Amino acid sequence: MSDTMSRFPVTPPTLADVAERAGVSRQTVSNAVNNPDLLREDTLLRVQRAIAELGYLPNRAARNLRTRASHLIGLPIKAAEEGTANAAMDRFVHSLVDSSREAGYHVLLFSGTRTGKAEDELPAYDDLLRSTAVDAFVVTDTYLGNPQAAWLNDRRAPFVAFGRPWNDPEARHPWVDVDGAAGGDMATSHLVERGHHRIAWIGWRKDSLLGEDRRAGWSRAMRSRDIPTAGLASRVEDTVASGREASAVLLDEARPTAFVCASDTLAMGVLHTLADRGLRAGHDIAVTGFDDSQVAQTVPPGLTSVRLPLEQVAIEVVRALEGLLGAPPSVAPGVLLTPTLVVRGSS
Amino acid sequence: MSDTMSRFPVTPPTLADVAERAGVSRQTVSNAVNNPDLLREDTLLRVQRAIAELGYLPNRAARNLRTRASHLIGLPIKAAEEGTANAAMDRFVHSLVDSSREAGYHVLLFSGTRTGKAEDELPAYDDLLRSTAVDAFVVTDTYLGNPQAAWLNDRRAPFVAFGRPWNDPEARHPWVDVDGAAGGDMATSHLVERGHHRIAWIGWRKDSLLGEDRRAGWSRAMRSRDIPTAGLASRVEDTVASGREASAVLLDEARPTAFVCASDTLAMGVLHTLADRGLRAGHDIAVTGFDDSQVAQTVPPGLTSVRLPLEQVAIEVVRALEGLLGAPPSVAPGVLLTPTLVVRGSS
DNA sequence: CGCATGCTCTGGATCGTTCCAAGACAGGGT
DNA sequence: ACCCTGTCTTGGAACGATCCAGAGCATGCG
Repeated sequence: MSDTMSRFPVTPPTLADVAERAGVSRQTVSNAVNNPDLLREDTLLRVQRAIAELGYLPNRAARNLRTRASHLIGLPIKAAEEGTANAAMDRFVHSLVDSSREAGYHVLLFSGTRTGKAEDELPAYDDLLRSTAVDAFVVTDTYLGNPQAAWLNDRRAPFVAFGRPWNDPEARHPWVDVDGAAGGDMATSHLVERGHHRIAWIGWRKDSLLGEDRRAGWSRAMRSRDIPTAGLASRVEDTVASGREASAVLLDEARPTAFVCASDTLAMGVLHTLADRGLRAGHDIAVTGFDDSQVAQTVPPGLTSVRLPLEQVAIEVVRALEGLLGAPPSVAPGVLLTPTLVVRGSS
Repeated sequence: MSDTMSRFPVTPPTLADVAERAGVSRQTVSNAVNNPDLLREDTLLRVQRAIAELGYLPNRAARNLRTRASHLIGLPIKAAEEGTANAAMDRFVHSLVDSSREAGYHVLLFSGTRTGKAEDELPAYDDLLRSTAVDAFVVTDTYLGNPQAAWLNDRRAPFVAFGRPWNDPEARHPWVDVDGAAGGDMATSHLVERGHHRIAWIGWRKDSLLGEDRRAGWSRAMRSRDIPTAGLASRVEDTVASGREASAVLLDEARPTAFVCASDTLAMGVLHTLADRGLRAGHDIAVTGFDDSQVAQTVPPGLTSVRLPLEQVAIEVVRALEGLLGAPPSVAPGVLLTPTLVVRGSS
């Protein structure tokens, strides 16, 4: 078991070890690693051979100390809410880890407290920043009133947001977001093409600007076809129970033939109501969700859902991060991506 | 906005700054932080005041360099498989982050390659280890033939496994696992109490020792009550489609009144078959899953599922990690926790 | 009074890397 | 021959913390 990845009995080799072996100075080895074009070709080859032979890899702590950078990106994680369908962050995190690595960064997870209140996370950000544990942050919830973005801005801490700065037109930080209105429009238009006219909307409460964005897609799609929307919209909490109740009321009062929901969680609530009444999703009543969660993918008969391009979001986030930390100051403050619709049995 | 968390215009204060302000040497400040009982009480107070006034926090890179430790724990993340119900790792990760923090560690995410093959991850482990980027690893898949555990053992790299070392009785590394047999037993016994006798098992292929463990609980529960199991078991891939086919075949050939599944994913497959045939879960046929995923929590009419104590697993993992990295060598090589059964409408 | 003892505190060295300024060397123009 | 320019390489200093050995200073004992 002694391949290229050799074992180190005591301590890993250092820059000095490589330098001695290659017959050059420490700095030359450092240059070979970080600025190869500064070396003459034969010197470079000699050093690279020594590096390979010894299995040298720079010590992170030393490098971090000298360069005043940790090459780590802090990612706060929220408590995953039980009973909701929204574990989609998985895809985002995975892609973020991958694209970060290609940019020379690793992802550090942290959480504030167990309370889940946004304010309680600030000390955690502060500690990481002050102890130079991370170079930048990725924040994922920029809902109205979320203090993190403002706080980080005030601190001049580098960060990229997944989500538009809804509340602050003055914000100058880079952000990446998904066009929720486009998603709502796609789902609604799809249902119209399937022959539906009485299409109901179940979304979040009005103070959720993300929810209002998605809802705008629904009303835009309806209005552009001159389909009336009166009495067909409902705004509730993002829980299965709320979706269940809202859909029951709507069925009784407005007789829709299809539901467009602001989340898979709400859509699952609709499926509950349909099951209660012996109706079949996709047969008697059409339903679409949002987020393309694993629930949407596995529930019978399959839930049509708007899929967010989370992989692409992560790539853009890292791109923005590089612009923030590297030399070239990025010009684009924000990037807006378009989701896709995954059609399944429920519509 | 100038509270305790002051802003640093240029660079954060260092040990030397605190020392000067408190009128002591650097080393004394260091001791005040790391070994407070070495200082006289009044000196300690004086230093602590200076620390608070300056908002001092030790520079991680410098500390890491000197102590030859990163205070980071590496956690490999797998590509979340689309179309399966198993996003339960969320709970584990969150709890791991929390308990790590209490132990003075942070969690660093990494992934090998996009290929998803286990072997391809080894270089990633190797890099992190050689560059002293992490102090230890937490590995989560210890299925038969998984090379990581053996490789890490061979490297003498500190790590804790979530999952028993099925394949290697010689393994001496600490591990934490959940008693799958107990879970299978609980689900089966629950169904027996509900009056079922013809209870079928849908599990994974025989080379999955985790699956065999869970299956053992089913057969134990059946056997202890002298209920025959012949023809009632099926072993397939862990996909919705497989669960769907397997349950269809079992229904035709063995006429079970209940299904115990090795995963929520398979259980969803059963729900598909029931929907296909106009049967109602929990009414005509009972179904139980495994993992208590968000799918189980939200699908109508609610999927009864075995819930793994992932929060507790993470706590035990960190405890083992502390034993591994700190002074006291832990005595217990392994910890086995018991799951619980969450009963919902499907049974 | 001398000296050992224990408690506090200090200054220098060190971890492994990169920054900085300058040295060595070869080639080209006058 | 001379100097100058540019390429390539070098040694010393620095990043900010902890380790180590020892200094200062009471106290206690013979």
